Amino acid sequence: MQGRGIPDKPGLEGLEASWSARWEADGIYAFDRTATRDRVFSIDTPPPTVSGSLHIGHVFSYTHTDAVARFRRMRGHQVFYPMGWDDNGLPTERRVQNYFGVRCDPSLPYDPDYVPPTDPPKHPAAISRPNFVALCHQLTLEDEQVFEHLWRTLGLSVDWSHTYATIGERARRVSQRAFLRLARRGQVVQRTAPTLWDVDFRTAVSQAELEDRERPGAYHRLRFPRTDAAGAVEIETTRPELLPACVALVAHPDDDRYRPLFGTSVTTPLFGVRVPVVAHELADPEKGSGIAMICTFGDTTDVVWWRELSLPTRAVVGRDGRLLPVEFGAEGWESDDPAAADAAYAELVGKSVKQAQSRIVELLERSGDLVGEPRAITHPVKFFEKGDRPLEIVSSRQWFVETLPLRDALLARGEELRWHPTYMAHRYRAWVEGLNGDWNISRQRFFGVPLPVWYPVDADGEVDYDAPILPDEDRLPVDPSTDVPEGHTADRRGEPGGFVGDPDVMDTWATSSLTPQIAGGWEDDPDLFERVFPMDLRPQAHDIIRTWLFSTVVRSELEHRVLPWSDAAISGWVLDPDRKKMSKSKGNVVTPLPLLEQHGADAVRYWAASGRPGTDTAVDEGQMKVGRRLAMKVLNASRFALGRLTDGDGTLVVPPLDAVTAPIDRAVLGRLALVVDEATVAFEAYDYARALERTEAFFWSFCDDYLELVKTRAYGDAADPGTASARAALAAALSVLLRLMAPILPFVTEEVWSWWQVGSIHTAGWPTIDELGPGGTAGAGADAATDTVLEVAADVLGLVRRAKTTAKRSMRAPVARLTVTDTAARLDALAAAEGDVRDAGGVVDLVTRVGDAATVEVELAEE
RNA sequence: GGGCGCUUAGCUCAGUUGGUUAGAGCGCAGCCUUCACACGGCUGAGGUCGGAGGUUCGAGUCCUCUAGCGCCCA
Repeated sequence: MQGRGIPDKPGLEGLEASWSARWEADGIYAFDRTATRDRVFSIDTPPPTVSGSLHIGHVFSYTHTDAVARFRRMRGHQVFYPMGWDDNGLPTERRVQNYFGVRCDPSLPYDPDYVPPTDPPKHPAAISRPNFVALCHQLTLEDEQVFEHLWRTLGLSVDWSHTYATIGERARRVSQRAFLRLARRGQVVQRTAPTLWDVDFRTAVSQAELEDRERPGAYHRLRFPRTDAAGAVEIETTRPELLPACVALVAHPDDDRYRPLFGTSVTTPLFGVRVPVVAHELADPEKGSGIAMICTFGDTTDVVWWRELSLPTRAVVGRDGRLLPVEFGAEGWESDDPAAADAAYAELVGKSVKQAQSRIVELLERSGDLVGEPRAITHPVKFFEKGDRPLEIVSSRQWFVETLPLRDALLARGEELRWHPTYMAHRYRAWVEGLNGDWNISRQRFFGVPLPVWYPVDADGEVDYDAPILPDEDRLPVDPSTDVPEGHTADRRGEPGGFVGDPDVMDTWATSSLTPQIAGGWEDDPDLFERVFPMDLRPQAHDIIRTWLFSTVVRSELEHRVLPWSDAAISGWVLDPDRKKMSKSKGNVVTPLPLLEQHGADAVRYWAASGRPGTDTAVDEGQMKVGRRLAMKVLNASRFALGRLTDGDGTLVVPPLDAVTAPIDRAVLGRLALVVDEATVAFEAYDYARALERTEAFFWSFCDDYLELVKTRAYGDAADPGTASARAALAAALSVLLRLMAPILPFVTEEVWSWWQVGSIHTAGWPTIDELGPGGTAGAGADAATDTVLEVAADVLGLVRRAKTTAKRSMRAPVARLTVTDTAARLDALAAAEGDVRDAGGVVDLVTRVGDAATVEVELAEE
């Protein structure tokens, strides 16, 4: 046992750079893929979106995972801890558009000589899809390096040789393979169906990407004449511009006001279209006038009504959010007065929904069908979570993964999964129970994994969507926009009798739901996959339970009929220092690198690890300073302890464990044994915070009391049994303490370890109580008398200190006479450590008296 | 509107299965420049546990109601 020796002036500066380089060079975190499954601990690490800004939240949650990974590694597991980058999707497209000043126009041909502008032009330049995708790859590569640097500085114990990107070749192959298998089993199907649509991004959006936002609106009261001429029905709507799309009126079946109307019909104002009055439970009698118009499609409730009541469609909103041309009087658009209807509609066609609303209100006012003034309200409106305008619902052809039939199986998987903390299971269950549609995975974007599908073009030039052409798996990955299906030639693309590629890419979650398969080498590397899948741990934040966690469970269920992991550790949010949620728009996002540079990685990790699992935690530089102080204390206390173990010529001599004979030395090891137990239990339950808290609390009292008490004795002659006992205890305690702290403070513990040990602390074994000798194996609880020795000695020392503080004297001030009154048992314990207490307190005379109340009289020597 | 979480010292939080005087850190105050540590040490003053009721020999810790905050979903 011999390291490189104790430096004269130990410090924390530069530990990150030197040790992370060393770890990489020595392959400390390399996964040994010969390990059998029972020896492997595999982690399904969240791949961060690199085009997003670096965020202190990343540092927070990844530190939690890393602490667990390091614990498992020290426990003897081969830890499969790969990092991924989630590059595809909208965030990257937006960033590329802004960074280079370009926009993607898929109709343009590829330009092999294209060079992006150095300064982004004012008006975005249109470039081809392949050129655009190349820029996406270029920029994400730069971003990945920035992230990797951050992770290395933070000290994540990732095996970088297993890194993947969700847009990389492997990810494309895995995603497309999984798609093909679903398609062949009929579990992914294409349908023309009402689709949530963002009119700015011009893409479909899934239920998981929705969010409600409170928006101002207004109820417009419209008059619908009854076709039996018995008066009129007045409805209220926030979307009068959809009047031409009206297909029915609906009220609650129990609503006495409207019950007589069910089965009758009314005509729409301005357009003279006859629509029925129908009943449905979802109509809210409290809302507006209690009767609503059903349109194609104003909101998701309209879709439910349309489906459940088998209503016709009258689509008027196009994919650009403008009103489509329609012809009243034509089939499906029958009107009592087609000419008047067309004239009214001519005022609306081509306008945005907002413009159309203003115009139609004027028309309704003029015709007298608007009753009273519009009544302003605030109501929730559905948005794409990344979008700026309310979603429309359009009818379109998309690929859907059939998730609804899986609902019961998915609920059962949610019960089977071990959640940390457990209450997070509710989030998942509520989401699965509330599913109301299959998972739309088609996205009308560019930088994503292409759907591996072509369609035949018939002799008339019409695309036959009902006969998709799928590639063989061994061709994957394919890009249908440039690759050609089997049996066709490139010149037949888009030609009658030829083919076309599906222009869409997969939803980002359709790819990232496969991270266990991508990272684990599914089908590409069956040997690896068998050793790591199903995985052990999915760490992630609670906001993406309904997206990432859910979709990963779906894919694993569909493909493997198992849970993708046994445990899910859900981390909380990082809040800004004022405990407000961070957001780019508020400008309160904290960048991690300056904090790492200022306080050191161990200090920042300490802050992160102080945040309880699942608990939202504020950025707290004060806590980072505490962490830094702890790291400094580790350096200095270690220097002191190891300094005692060094003989005259600087050689380190550690007495054997059985040299620990003094009761107080046995007591400190006994207490440490309890800490080892607690920390181990806590870490096994993914509670890194509790493990840290217990270890840290022990460490401070170890420094404040025990080190002070044994300081003098440890200075003695190596041949003296008392000295040997103290030294052996110091060595055992330090070794154990450093390893207990290693998962949280990897840099400073490795630094100290290197002074006196061979090899990395991070591959050293997790401490066991056997290492703590008789005190440890007996346990402090089993040896109360021994434990009392430390307790009494620390108590008395504390009282002596208090007396010196009260007298405003130095801690070195000698105590002429110390009189301790206490129970006989405690006085016996004190006697067992009398020498240490006298040395530490500077006590000349020690007098003891048996009594009931424990008191101490301290007579300080004259100054 | 439904669900979940939180509410303990000035601040941030621990308080496991209910059990002796409720803990920690930060901050604050005072003291000490001790031969591991001034990027320090020591000592100290601060809460009756959001509110009300209940179960119990005994509740911060279980039950009911209630208030406030936050998040998720409608």
